[in-house]
Amino acid sequence: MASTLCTKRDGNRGAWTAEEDQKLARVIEIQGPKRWKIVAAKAGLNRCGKSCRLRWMNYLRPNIKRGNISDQEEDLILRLHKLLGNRWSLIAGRLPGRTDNEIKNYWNSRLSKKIKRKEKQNKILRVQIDHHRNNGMGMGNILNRWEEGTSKGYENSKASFNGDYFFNSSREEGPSDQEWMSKFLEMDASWFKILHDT
DNA sequence: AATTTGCCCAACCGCAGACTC
DNA sequence: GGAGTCTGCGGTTGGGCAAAT
Repeated sequence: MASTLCTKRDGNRGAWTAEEDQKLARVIEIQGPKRWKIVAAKAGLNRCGKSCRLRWMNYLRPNIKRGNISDQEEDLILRLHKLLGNRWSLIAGRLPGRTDNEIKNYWNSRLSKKIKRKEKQNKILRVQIDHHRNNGMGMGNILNRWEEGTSKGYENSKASFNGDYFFNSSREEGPSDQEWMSKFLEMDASWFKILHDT
């Protein structure tokens, strides 16, 4: 299956200018965000359709939020990534105004490092727990609980996860953002608590 | 002051599923 | 039904900038 070519031969590359943005926005206003090859041609831009689509989706689209990802948003990204992995478009779909590209960048530049640090801390903590246990220091139930929680939290959350409900591809047929958020939050917070508390 | 390093983010690339003819 | 095209996705790259040396 051949993909739409979008190569150096297709012309202009690199950062978009304000003038290009205006031209693109004007055409999309008239014919809507579809048939990107035609949009690119009509806008008179030396860009391929794919490039135009990306610019629209990540920058020009109305209601785009840019920068300043809040703590709540970060929490949600962490939770969703734990459940879904690198399915950025699904994650972005549950963060109004955020794009998959922005979330992916945010993850790669900040959160992945944050998680690595947490994992490192957990490793150290685990070694300390083993040490205490082996020396009969009786840290008791608390430590055992912590350990159980760490190892089982994620599996539990997966087991109770209803993918059809949460990620119906049609947003119209799926739950509203508010419903979705409250269901999601009540679903299972255990692994997330572990991530933050340890 | 000049250079290096690291971070952030916009944009590009290749792939694959969906769609059209 | 099959070939060609369009669209959307996730991974990667590279330029700009600020901080560190």
